[in-house]
Amino acid sequence: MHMKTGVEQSVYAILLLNMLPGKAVLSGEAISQQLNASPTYFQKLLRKLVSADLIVSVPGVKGGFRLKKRPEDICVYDIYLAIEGRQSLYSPSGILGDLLELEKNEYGCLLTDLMNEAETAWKTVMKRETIASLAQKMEEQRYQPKAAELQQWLNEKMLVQERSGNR
Amino acid sequence: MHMKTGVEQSVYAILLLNMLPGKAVLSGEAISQQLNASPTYFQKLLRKLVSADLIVSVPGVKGGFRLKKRPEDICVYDIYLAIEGRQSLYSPSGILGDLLELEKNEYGCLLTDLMNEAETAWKTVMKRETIASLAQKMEEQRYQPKAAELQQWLNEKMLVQERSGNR
DNA sequence: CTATCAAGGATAATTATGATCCGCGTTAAT
DNA sequence: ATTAACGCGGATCATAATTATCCTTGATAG
Repeated sequence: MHMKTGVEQSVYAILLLNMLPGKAVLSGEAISQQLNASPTYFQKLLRKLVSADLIVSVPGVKGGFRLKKRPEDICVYDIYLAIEGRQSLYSPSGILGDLLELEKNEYGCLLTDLMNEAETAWKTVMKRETIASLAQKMEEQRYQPKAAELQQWLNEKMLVQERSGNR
Repeated sequence: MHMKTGVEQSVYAILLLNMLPGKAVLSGEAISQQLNASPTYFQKLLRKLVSADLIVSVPGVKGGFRLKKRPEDICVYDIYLAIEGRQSLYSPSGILGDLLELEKNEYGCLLTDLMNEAETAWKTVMKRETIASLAQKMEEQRYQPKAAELQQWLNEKMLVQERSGNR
């Protein structure tokens, strides 16, 4: 039982996108490269984030991805949900039914309520932190030395449509 | 990301053992049969419960398994821990380090604290419910009709050492 | 002694997850 | 218009986690 690594990767991808100025976008390949992850698979992850309305994609030559919401309106849970989906951590397997030969769905499972509560508690914590607060933490921590370098990289890799003001 | 089915199965196995009188035991095969699960695999699960000191095993001819603790001293979390192990739901993959070229373990990951909190919240809920409280719920719910039948089955399958007072 | 039970290692089958490939539609630049 | 860069999405493969089986050993009641 382990959370998909895609969740963490997605968080960082979104943090990257959050550093983009204005209407600029970043290509899927550039992102996966910076995070050194598999480019093709990362594209799939990004797709899920698009479906979840967290980011938008623009096709075509200077295309890429950009945030759809403000950073304070994206929480870690949103990203978790986008990647992991709605299925819950626990789902009863109907053993109790076998055990006591209940009518179908008469009650289901002794653990369901408890597990749902547990999962809700887990999700609640993940709703507290947002991309905005994470970005702030990133700045606060003495990550400064390389931050400028990262910003430089962004300037090189980002793509801007309409007007050619980059690079 | 899904909890192992073994956790649920183990809970029910322990609920069964909880219905045993005195020093009686139930064989691994009988248990797995009642829960209709794979016998050989179930043996492995039971082994983990033994290692976690939740149940005891007795080898030999009339051997089997029996609770080691009182039902009110076994909580769902104990069983979860026995089966799933100590590894946490989330572990950072070091992406941030790549991103900012940090010294090793200088901070690790922006998400670690949050995720640990979330996991703690999840576990806390699982600590609330015990085998005793689950057993009570089982009785309360209108499961009565088949309960007697189950008890009958137990009487047939349970094994008692020293003195032959069963069957 | 023997039949029955758990212990535990090795290994196979199944499923979930991560990753790749390729053809398609869209769009900026030439 | 043509071309090259990009996201889209389906099919497929690879790797890892989980579930299940097999078989040998050791313990013990009868």
